[in-house]
Amino acid sequence: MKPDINIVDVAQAAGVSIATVSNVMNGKGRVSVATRQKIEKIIAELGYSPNLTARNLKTKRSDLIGLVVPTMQPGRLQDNPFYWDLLAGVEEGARDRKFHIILAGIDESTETFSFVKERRLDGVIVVGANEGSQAVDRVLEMGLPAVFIDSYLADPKLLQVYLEDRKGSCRATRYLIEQGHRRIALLIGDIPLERIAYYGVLYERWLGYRDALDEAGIAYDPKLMIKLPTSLEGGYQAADRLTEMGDVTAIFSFSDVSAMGLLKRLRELGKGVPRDYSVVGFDNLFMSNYTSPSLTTVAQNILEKGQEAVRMLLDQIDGNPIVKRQVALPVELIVRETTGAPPV
Amino acid sequence: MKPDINIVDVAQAAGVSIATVSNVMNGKGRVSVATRQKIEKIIAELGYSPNLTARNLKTKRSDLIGLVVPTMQPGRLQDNPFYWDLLAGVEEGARDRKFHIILAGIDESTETFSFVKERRLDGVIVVGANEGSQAVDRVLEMGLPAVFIDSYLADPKLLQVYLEDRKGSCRATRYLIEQGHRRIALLIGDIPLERIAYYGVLYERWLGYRDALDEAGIAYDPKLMIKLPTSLEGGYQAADRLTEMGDVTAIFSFSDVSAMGLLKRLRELGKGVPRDYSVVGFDNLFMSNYTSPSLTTVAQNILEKGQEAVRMLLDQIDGNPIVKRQVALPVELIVRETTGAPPV
DNA sequence: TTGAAAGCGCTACCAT
DNA sequence: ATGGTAGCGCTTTCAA
Repeated sequence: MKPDINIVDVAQAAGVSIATVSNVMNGKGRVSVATRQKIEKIIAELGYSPNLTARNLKTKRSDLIGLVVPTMQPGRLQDNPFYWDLLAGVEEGARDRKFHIILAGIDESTETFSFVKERRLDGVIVVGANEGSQAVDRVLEMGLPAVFIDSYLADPKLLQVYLEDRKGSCRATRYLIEQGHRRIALLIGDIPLERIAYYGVLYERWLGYRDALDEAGIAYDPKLMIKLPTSLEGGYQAADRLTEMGDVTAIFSFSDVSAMGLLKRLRELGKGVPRDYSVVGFDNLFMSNYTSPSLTTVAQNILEKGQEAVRMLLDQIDGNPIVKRQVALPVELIVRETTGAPPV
Repeated sequence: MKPDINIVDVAQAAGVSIATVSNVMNGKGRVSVATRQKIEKIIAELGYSPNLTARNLKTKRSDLIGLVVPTMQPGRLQDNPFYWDLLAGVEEGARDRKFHIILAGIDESTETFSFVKERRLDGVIVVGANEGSQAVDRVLEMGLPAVFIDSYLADPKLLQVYLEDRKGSCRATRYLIEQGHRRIALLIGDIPLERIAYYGVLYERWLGYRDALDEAGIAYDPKLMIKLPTSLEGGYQAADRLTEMGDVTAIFSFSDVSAMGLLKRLRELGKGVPRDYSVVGFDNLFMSNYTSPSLTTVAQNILEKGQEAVRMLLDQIDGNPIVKRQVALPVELIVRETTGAPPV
């Protein structure tokens, strides 16, 4: 590590005071063109770069934002190619504005978020916190700029980014109905149905499903709800449940990975898709066009979700006026090969 | 944001000097049990947490490590469910030792790595840098603790983590040969074959393939090398090339995602797997067991790769003696359904 | 066992 | 247009 060169070195080399060097770096104060150029030259020659630690101590900002993802356990996230894009979106947005991302995989239950205070983070982006979770409370009580992704928190003051989940779900269900399906199963996740309202994203999608049913005058049947995780394995197991259901001809799964599990098991069971069952997923992962048959799904732009969140956060940090506190990003039904008319 | 409470506040509340508070926090100096307990009580009551920015300015450490991933372009990484696990491994390892991760998606060509100096990172983990790349040079010239993942750099002093790529590749190829295959295509990536030695991972795997051929006394045929990206789309296109090759009965693809693209297109072309072609991938992604047919592949533990890298880095930062500078993690051939005997 | 005080490198205010 | 200097909150000698 070469001997650190600091602002004093630059000032001496340029024959000016450190205040002037500081002014040049920050574009503050009036500095003559001549001195500015001289200093800039010296900075380049010396390969000087300012010590952000010192600067931050003084300015009380860190130009750092925390990306908080619930329990970064292998098991949980492994099933989410999803998060990577989100991360890329956030990172990219932050980089454009000279911010950096600190990654914090947290353990919901034990985490105190002390690092947020200790590192003087300028703000945080929290992914998938549910109403009443520790994470939300903690963040709020620090009164720190924050944006919540996919969280559906009731408090209207909170900045949030989510999808048109309900609309997307309704559209997917409606499409199945239009194809002639009447008995449509739903893979809703490993939760008790009576508490679904506590699981924002799942709840919205469940509501969308019901919207479509209502439109078509089809009765909602709780027996069609499959309470298994929206994971590969969950989807795999769901296929067995599905085939035991008798009159069901279609299934809407709340994630593409679970839909892939479904496809796998249905094939093993000798069931044709869409001949015997139509299948719809949600996410439009990069590989959803490469399954066989390719997956009909509700597409979201995950990268954009990350970008939008960071944009909102940085605006808040910079004290820009906040136009919209809640942003619902658009979704789109992508019809591919896993859907068709029900068997006669 | 509640008014920041600092070490002075604690000292006053406890009726001691800030030096003593500091000692208590850091377990340094001898402090009487009585004062220690009193101070700890006050700290808890006040909800004080030290300002790491100030601490770092003084100690010249940041307890921050940079995770450097080449060009975080959507296009590139979208195809890598891979990276997420790596990240999880690194984050987890860092967290255990009170370090945090700063994520830096960089643009190989333009990046100056100034943030490394500016933020006084204690070290960096670089993923997938090739010999002679900007990234490597830059990192080295700062003389900063660093670990390179999947980089195959010649300099024996560098800390590196990679796989038993050659061995894994050899084993996979050997398995295909044992099944009776003689003409085995290789999907090696979008690179000129004569420069393959510059692409560490690809080179090693290519060598492994040749090892197996040599063992079996089969001549190496450059015409069997398919120079398409190891991505979904690359695999998809490779299937067309494959079917034009005539006497080829198997293909070994250097990533699972590309193998998935292959499976997709082969099915479209009416080719059976493994009836007409045997297919082997590399990575053992979480979904590789859920393709149809399920994918035979060379498994690596990506999470462990991240953990190992961070362990090596932190040891170096802490000045622990370095036992091994290069670590090759084990791989394992997982035989599933995409491989079998060649058609007669 | 405890405290006083000197910085770490920078920004920003106030002088000049 | 430029410079002197007081901190930001902490760690770490050195003295008491």
